[in-house]
Amino acid sequence: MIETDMSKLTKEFSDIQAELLPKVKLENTFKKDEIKLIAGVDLAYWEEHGKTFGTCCIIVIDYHSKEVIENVYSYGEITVPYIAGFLAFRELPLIMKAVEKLTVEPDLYMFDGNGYLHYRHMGIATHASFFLHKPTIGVAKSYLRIKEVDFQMPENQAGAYTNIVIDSEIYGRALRTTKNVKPIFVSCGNWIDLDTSTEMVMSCVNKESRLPIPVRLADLETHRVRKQLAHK
DNA sequence: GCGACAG
DNA sequence: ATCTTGTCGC
Repeated sequence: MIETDMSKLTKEFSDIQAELLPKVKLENTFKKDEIKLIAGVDLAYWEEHGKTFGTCCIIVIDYHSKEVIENVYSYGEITVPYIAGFLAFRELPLIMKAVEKLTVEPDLYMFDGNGYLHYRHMGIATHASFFLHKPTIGVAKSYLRIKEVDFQMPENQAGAYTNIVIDSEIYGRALRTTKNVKPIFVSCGNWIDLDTSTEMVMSCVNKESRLPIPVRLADLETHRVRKQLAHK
């Protein structure tokens, strides 16, 4: 029974992903020098009374000064299970709830998770773009293996990368943002190309973390908010 | 049945 | 994602 529920769900979800796919454009729909605000999105979870709750934090920084411009969050019960390949369906509700609280309009969103680097090219960064109506980039900390294709380890030098090619198509890139640290996995979300995505990610990295600042700060913030909300 | 499996 | 201390290294 739980078995059939799950296959119904994945069928329904993959149909939605297939509908969105033709609308993806891996080209810049903006001018790079017009980028001012970059948002980072992340979530944290906890259990309470046998239910799963989550909080979504969005940090907006100024691309040039790296100063934090805005910091908002949302929280609530999480009802959709985690299924690899369908992360957006689980996290999008709280993400949009947090987006509604923004008073500024980010020019670009970075996500903790993949975009085009996905079984059906519909990772959370790509999926979310259709609700945000803004360019998005996927930034994952671990590799999602597709069609048994492994990634090639980039050189141990900041900025080094290798493309992840599957069936002659570039899905994304393993990017070494910092020397002596594991690479991260960058892919286009939507309305941006891979070179620009890589450039944006590299411009947001500092010595403190291998992740771009907006995503890193959002991650830290979710932990702080969880402490404030959980067990109450 | 077994292994894989973003967050 | 989350449960968790110390510990090796720059």
